[in-house]
Amino acid sequence: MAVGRITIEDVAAAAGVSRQTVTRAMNGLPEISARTRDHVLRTATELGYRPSRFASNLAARRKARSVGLVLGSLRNPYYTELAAELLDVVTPRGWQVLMASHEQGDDVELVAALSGQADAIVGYFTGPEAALVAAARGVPLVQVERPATVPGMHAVILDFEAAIEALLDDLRGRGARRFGLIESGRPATGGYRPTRRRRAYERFAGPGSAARVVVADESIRGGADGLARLRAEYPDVDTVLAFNDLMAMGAIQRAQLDGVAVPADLRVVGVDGLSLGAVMTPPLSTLSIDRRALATEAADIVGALLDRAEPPPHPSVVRTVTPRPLWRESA
Amino acid sequence: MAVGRITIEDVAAAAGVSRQTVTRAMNGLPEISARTRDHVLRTATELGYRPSRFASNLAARRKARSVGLVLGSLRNPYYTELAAELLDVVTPRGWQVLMASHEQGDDVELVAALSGQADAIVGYFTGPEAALVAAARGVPLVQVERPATVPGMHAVILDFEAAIEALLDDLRGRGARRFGLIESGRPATGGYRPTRRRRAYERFAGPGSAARVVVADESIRGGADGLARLRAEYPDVDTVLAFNDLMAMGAIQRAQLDGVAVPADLRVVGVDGLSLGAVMTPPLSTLSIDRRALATEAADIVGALLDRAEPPPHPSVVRTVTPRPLWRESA
DNA sequence: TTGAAAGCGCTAACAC
DNA sequence: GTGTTAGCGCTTTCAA
Repeated sequence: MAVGRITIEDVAAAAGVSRQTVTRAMNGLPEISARTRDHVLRTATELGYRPSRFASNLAARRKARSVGLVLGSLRNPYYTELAAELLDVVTPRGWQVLMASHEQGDDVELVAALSGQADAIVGYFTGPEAALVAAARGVPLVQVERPATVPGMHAVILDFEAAIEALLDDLRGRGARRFGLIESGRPATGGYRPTRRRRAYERFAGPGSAARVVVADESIRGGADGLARLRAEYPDVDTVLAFNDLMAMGAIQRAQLDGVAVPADLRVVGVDGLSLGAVMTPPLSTLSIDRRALATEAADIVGALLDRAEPPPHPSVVRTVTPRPLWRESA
Repeated sequence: MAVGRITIEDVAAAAGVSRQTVTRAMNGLPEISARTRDHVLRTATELGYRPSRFASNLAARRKARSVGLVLGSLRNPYYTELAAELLDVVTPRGWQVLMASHEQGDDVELVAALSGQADAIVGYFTGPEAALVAAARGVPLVQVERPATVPGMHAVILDFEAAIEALLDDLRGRGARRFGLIESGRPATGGYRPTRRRRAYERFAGPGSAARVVVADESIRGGADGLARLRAEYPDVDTVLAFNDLMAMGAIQRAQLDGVAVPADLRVVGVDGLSLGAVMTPPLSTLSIDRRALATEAADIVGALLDRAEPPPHPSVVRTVTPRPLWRESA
């Protein structure tokens, strides 16, 4: 019997109608009698017919659209809250979202895989832009946090320079004198490179601050470890900035275990603005990244790129979102 | 000039070669001289050529595969940890994952939208199975938690009957006498229906327990509110089961604010087994759902369905995962 | 190494 | 209401 895939042709033959009639039945089009539609639908399920999404999208006037989203991890609420925002923003436009995370492979591999299924790819990238663009095979890329420097790459920049400068100023106003940083470092990967957040910290946190940095895993546990090491080396630090909220939460926990009161003895500030931080004790002060704005900007860039009439290459589109301090009680 | 889309034909013409040669260049195939490949690639980027994923997947021998994943929310770590596990499991098989959440629309709408882009759809559904299967248009569905009762629907059941019975027994062994439940209810939706977890609780929690139930929002805040109401109505409850870990965390927080010691004065247990629960104070005891097993079972079902040679309909495939108590310190 | 022809499975426009 | 004819844009034979 049927060896390969069951096509519209098979259904048409079995039902004794034309292909077009099958299409009409499957897609609920009006120009068909209820009787034949039911008949066709029935034989379709009997045969186990499943329309080819590739064929229908190729032939149809309006094609399905989808955006790839590349995140650092689905186990960090920052990324998943960003995904939630992006879903909120693009679903009304009828776009689908394809997920990928760095836990599954490096940038370039992920982009190569997504480029076959997505019309645009948004996300966090760390690899060289030229390689990413090449892997994208013409699919536009929008990278978060880093500026775009090659054609085909666009960006939503997170301005941590300005944000961290402002944050440190505010902290000084609250009595902070000696800052320390718990920085993120991928342990196994080997090739550690200072993050943009670290560079901004070192630039604005005052004399000696560049030394008061420990590198830890990007997790609650990592933050706890980081704080222990930081305090062991620099007991007189009075204010700790953590790379992200998860690490800050770990740091607070560790401080409390060690009998250090937060914020009385030690101020702790995270980065991200997770809603989770509000329900900790004490509630976490943080440099909040407006994820809704981020998602909206990214979607706008993608929308503009996809709807553009003229053929590419388009000049890189760049938007900026500036994180803002969100004062709760840990600093 | 070029009004519509730029096709392989345009590139071929501009480069002065045949379509086939463009394909060879774009896909890095061997039978082409480095010289012509570079030339073709260059003109492709000049023209801004982007291969149609629908056309290439239609023509190519091996087609891209993707799984749709329908979750309750991307703002609840349970769902995002499940997504992370599914990504871990399916990426090695070369599948992509399309995300959708109930926050974006009802079941049937989501399935209808995904069915145009996915080869199978896995997830949490609440709508009528027949409507879901119809909306899927032949795309196989795997539902989590609920058993499958119609052809085209498959399932990974979470056996809360057995799990909650065992949990309550263990709790009695730990001294629990009067149970209360903080149940999940979608507030705005109106149509509240008892969850499977509630029904299992009512069946096994002993006389009077069916009354000691409050319905709250599926969030930390909801759990806090729920606990306040439960204690107001039933001050003598000594053990609270929450619908999920997030709600349990809120309940613990609220209890502590009210001067109730956990677990000394009140035992609190959640459901899910979030890793986050381990870093709370006290660490959260919970009925843990093995998300990796869940993801693996779902992927296996999908894999079996997609690779099956015979034409459908296939009988419903059903697997079961039984949650297990994870004792930490809150109960 | 390159090109020409023949589909992949479907929808759109038009006939009937 | 229903069938017929053309494509959609690409990859795959197979010849040259």
